[in-house]
Amino acid sequence: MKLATWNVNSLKVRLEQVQHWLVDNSPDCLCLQETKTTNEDFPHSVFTEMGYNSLYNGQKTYNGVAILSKHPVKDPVYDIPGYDDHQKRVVSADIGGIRVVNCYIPNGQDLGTEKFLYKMEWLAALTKYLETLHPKDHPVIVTGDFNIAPTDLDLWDPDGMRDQIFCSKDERDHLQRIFDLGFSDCFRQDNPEVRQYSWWDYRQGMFRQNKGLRIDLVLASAPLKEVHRRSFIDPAPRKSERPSDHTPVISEFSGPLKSPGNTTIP
DNA sequence: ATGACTATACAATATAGA
Repeated sequence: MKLATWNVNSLKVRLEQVQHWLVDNSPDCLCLQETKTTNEDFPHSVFTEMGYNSLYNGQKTYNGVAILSKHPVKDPVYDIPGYDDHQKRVVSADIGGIRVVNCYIPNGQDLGTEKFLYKMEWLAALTKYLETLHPKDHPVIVTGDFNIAPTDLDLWDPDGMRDQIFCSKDERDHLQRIFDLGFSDCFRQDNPEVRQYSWWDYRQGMFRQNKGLRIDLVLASAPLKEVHRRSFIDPAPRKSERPSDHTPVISEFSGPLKSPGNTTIP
């Protein structure tokens, strides 16, 4: 199971890039964020023709998430159950025996703002929902654009950004609560020391200078730890013409799962 | 420098992103 996450910052603008990336990389599952597309306008037939099922939860102008999968998509869930949110930020489903939760976590703007409070409330609701999935003994992947850099190794300028948005204590405390449920950060588990980013600001030639943040994550629950093979970031799409400001993050899993049902990951 | 880019909605600017 090769799973990837990519904030495309408008699926309409990036559709051809997504198609090329699927052909070149052949992931089993691609989780998209910021599709900025209504369900009515979602280009599902483009993906069907490429052999991908799609599941989408979108809206006009902002937000929007989708899961593309070569394998059957079972038991879809839209949004965070029990949490009243008009912004379309979550879609999840069972894929090959793994519950995949695709998230676009709120940006938060700046500490102390209304948007930051929304981010905090939203993360609390997500964590509460993830707990109901029993990640300590069920295979669960929670992935997407977290808008949180887990540690200072994930920031190009830790001193300049100290205690600011994307790396504040409050945000990292929320991430820690998710880790406490039994999730781990796949990229960091596989690459303990490396400084690599998944997002670079469009302005000031930040990508050229490699001044970025690692805020796009794949978190795998405890039963997936032993079948996690490798994780990496593909900077290629960020180099293309008219790129998204984010680039894909990929995690690979294989082998038999001890629970539930002793299934083997496709 | 409340800037710099980019996308969207909408028609000259405004909101949002990270």
